[in-house]
Amino acid sequence: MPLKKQFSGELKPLSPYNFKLTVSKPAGWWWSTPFEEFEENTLWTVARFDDTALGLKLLSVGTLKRPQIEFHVFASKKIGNEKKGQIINLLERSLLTKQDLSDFYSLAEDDQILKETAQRLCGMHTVSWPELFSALILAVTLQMSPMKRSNDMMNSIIDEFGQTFSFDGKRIRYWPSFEKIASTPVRDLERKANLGYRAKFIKKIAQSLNDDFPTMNELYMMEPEEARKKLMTLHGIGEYSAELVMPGMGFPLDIWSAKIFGILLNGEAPKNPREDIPELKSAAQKRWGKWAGYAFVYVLNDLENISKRIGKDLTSF
DNA sequence: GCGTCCAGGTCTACC
DNA sequence: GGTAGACCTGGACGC
Repeated sequence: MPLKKQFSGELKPLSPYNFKLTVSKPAGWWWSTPFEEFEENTLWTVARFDDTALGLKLLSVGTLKRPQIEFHVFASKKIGNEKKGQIINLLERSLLTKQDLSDFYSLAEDDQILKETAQRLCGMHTVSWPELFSALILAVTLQMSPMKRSNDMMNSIIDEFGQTFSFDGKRIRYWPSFEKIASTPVRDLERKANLGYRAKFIKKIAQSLNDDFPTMNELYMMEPEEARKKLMTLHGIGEYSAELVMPGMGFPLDIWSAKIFGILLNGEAPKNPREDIPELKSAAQKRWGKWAGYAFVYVLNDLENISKRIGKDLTSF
């Protein structure tokens, strides 16, 4: 579907802010869709606001200490002034431009695990997914599955049920809406996207969002604990998935990351990682407090360097 | 080639 | 409230 330019503007994030590290993380995670494109200092992507798909061209035109982001918004129909303001809020929330990281960097200065990593990735902000449903699909497809299959499932969902949007000379594939999946038979999700038992989860989540559930923006306005509990009322969303999806990211330990944090916090990989998750989360909370989510994202995006520093390979789990 | 195990969890039934 | 067992699928591994 072709999208036309509707409006442009600029954001001035709090310093330090590294646009590239924030939207295109070293570990490979995307900002909004796995098919977005990043070149030089520019991101072409798609996000959805209400029922409107938005093509987004985001350019970093500033520096780490004087950050500035130029944005161009593309859509299939005219956008009113009120909605423009809401879209700018969506960008500020998802890019975390108003988040002051000075307390995190002060904490990291005296923390042996974070010290070098925080310096190396200075200005990287954590994850705040633009759209709730796509983040929930990611969380569900990561459950009980090797990464290859998770990626295959996500790609199939986008191929079979999503849409492609054209703007600014780019063609970007994007996630289906929850309305679309709510009206798709479970059998189609199972067969076309190879989702297995997760098909029922995704269908039920889509139905819940279709009925009455807070938007990502509304979750962002809640206290983190309230947002986490609300997410866990969705069928198929447990503690891990809720913490992966919640605005600003919780501390979503799974088998893989439990092995890594087991080594970093206790000196050795846990023998039973799944059983040790509660204890590791508690240790992380005690050590990093409200910045545990940032510690999580910084560590997992710097595994190669941390491995060299501690003399243990954290990249092979 | 075949059987078993297990993976970037969650739900349900049962105690 | 605590906890086995089931759940799709497919790659890795042992035999």
